[in-house]
Amino acid sequence: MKTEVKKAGKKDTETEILKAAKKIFIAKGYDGARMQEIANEANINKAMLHYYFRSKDALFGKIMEEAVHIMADTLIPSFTNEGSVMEKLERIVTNYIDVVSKNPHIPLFVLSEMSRGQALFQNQLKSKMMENGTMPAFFHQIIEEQQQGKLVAIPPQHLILTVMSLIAFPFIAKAVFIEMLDIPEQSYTAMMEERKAIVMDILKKSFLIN
Amino acid sequence: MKTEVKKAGKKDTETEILKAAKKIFIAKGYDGARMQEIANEANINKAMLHYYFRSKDALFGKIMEEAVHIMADTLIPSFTNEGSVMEKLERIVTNYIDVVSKNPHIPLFVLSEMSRGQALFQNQLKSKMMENGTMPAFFHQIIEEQQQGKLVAIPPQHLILTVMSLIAFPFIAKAVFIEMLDIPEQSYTAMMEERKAIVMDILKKSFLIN
DNA sequence: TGTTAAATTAACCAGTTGGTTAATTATTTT
DNA sequence: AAAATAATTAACCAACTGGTTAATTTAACA
Repeated sequence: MKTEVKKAGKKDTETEILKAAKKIFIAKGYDGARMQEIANEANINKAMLHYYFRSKDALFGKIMEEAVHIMADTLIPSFTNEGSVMEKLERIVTNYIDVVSKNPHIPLFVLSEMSRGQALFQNQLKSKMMENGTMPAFFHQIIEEQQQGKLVAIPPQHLILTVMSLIAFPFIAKAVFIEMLDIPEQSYTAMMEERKAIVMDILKKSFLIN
Repeated sequence: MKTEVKKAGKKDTETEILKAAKKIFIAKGYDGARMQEIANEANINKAMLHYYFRSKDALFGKIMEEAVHIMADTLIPSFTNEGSVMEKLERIVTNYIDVVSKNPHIPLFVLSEMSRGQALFQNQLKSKMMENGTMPAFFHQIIEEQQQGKLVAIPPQHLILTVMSLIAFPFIAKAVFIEMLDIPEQSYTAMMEERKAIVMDILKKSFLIN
């Protein structure tokens, strides 16, 4: 039973298209991206894009799906694995900064395209984070530790929002920030690495009791 | 000397166009916005857009300029007025959240359009923040207070980045966040108001010595 | 009031865009 | 090797886009 012996170029072309589409869509957004430009980037005929992925919408959907996938699959294990709230936060901060450092354009891409548009992808992300009751369980754990006097009594959604702010925003504002403060690209990367410790320091000082 | 006695509809039409353009550009971005849609929104003929503002680029430039203007003019006085670093931060946090609460789409709009593109607007923002040496002076004040043992010794750019993260991100991620956590629009507005105190609490616990 | 200038419009235009099609080439299958 | 199927392409197309133009309406002015 040969399940994956595709015809010659097939898998290769498909992968090449996705690679090109990812680059162009993330750089220019859905509206700014041109099917012809994606085809050029992938060194194929424009008709192939439709042959493999029916429409611009469908192709974009695939890219968005992947981006959400990368984010969700990085964060969810950090939430679900054992440990105290602060231990989980430490894993979230570390993993998120690591993954996003390799895909620095994803956060702004996901947020701007999601805010613009179709509830489709929003629901996708939502179900990813809610499935298995990941988030509700984490909320519950926060409240529990607050009642045990381990954590400062702050609404859980504010805590989550704070953590996300501290780790995501630096990547979202990167372009503007390095321009405004004349920071060279390279040293910004270093800043992101330093950021792990700084963020954890902030979180502990702000939310940990003792 | 009558400087501003324009012919009848003039000022009105111009204002109406800017209002419509602001709405459409912010909702759909430069690439997603259509001149025809802006004209419809303003209840005028499409040719009027070009009559008053030459081109889509020029019209967009005006909107972007205004957005940057709103942000800069809110923040700069907070930096330049007298007071300690923490007092200045308190004004920044309060003013920023107040202004952006009235224009909740501006941060994501500015960041995504700036990241996408022309260094034009980046330089605009940069010069706004750098003129009169606003930022350098604030950096200097931070370092001074750190040497006096009043503030934790953290690189000033990390401190700024942290403050901006805490106040800007909640608006940038609003759409995704309220969808993911099923928070009603209204209570998110309330959250932003609570946020002023929460952010100040975080900043003081994290950066203030004593 | 009649002349001049500004404001507004409908119709138009050339270039672009996502998408299709019919024909050609490459690859399996028998 | 021939038939069948899949991959690939060039040419094409209708809809749309930003922008223009020539004509008309409205307002200012002397």
